[in-house]
Amino acid sequence: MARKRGRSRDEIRLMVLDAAEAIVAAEGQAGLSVRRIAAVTGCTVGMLYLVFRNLDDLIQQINSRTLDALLERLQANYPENPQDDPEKAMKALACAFIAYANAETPRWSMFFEHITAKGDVLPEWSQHKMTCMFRLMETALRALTGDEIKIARASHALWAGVYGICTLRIRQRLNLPSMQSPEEMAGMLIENFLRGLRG
Amino acid sequence: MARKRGRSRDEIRLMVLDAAEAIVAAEGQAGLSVRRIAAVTGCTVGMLYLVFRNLDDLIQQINSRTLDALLERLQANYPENPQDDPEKAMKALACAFIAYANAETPRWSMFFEHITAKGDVLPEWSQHKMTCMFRLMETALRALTGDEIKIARASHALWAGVYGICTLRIRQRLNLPSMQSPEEMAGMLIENFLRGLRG
DNA sequence: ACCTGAACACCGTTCAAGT
DNA sequence: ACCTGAACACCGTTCAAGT
Repeated sequence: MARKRGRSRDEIRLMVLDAAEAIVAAEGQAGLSVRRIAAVTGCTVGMLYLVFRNLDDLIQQINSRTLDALLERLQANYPENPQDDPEKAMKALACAFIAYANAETPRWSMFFEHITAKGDVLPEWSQHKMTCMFRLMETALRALTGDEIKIARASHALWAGVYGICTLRIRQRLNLPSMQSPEEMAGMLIENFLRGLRG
Repeated sequence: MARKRGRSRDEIRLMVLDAAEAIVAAEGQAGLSVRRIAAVTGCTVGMLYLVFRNLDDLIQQINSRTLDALLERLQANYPENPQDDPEKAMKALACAFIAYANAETPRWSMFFEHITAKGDVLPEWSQHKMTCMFRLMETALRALTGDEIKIARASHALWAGVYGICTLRIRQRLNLPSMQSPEEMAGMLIENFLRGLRG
């Protein structure tokens, strides 16, 4: 067991992740470096490489926690009976998503934009949590049609749409027209898309 | 006039931008560095700082050319009479957008993801070119309604939607369901949204 | 056995010194 | 007047040397 002032390797891992998240929250991903983490936590750089494979691994572990937090927010804002009003359920998810992006912009961006060394495939745990999010949408959409393919495609298209609104807004690549807030824009996208889907 | 083997400052500027674009195309934004550009072009680092304010400025100038190329592609795929079939026109733009993102992924990503030092506001020339792109969409959408606010909002929502599909696909954050291609997914988003918009 | 931190190969940016 | 490139303050990662 690696130790430092009596701490187990896993205790160090959690302490480092907390410190790293604080740096990201304060200065964005650009401010995050192993040397800065070492300075802030009192670890040596060597110790960090004993606990994490490399900086990429450390970031992926932060991203795992980010995804947990995001999923929790979505679940907390999910209506009791989503099938009673699928449009309302989808809008609630979109608003929770946008609220999280606004509240935790740097870590939200890091999750979506971090490019893992090679292949760029999300780790398995991440894929699983994403599936949980899509399940929330799909449950609501099942009130509209029994066609599972249509449901899967609709949930993915709307997810991508709301993400696009969010990220372009945060990166200032989208002049919101006519004083429209991202929530209103996402709401309009959902309304019209679902109206079109119903026929 | 700054000179290097008889070249004017502006000739150096163009040579450097070409070399930098080649590096980005081959290795992505991560492979781009002042020192590497200096090595490839035979410039000194000092010379680069005489021609460009800093690396950020250099990247913004590449992004300007990227936006030109993207706009050209969109215009080239724009139908003669967009108002005859606005859905077809919007799908053509979406497909051209996706095709460019696939063909020139690194510089396409660099344009959308580069965070400028402070404020993160797009330069004026960039804003203008974006306006041209939105104009293409808005011209087509005017066949559906006379409400200019509705048109502006629809074009922005669909632009964000198609961008979201593109970027999540490239970053592997979106498992395309049921063998759906990004073009099909964008097409489906447009179809349903416009059907919903018509009433 | 476990941990350290100097060493290596990079980075963006500046500005004293040269021509 | 114009250009150079060493110097500065950083980076991620490794591994010989210490305890």
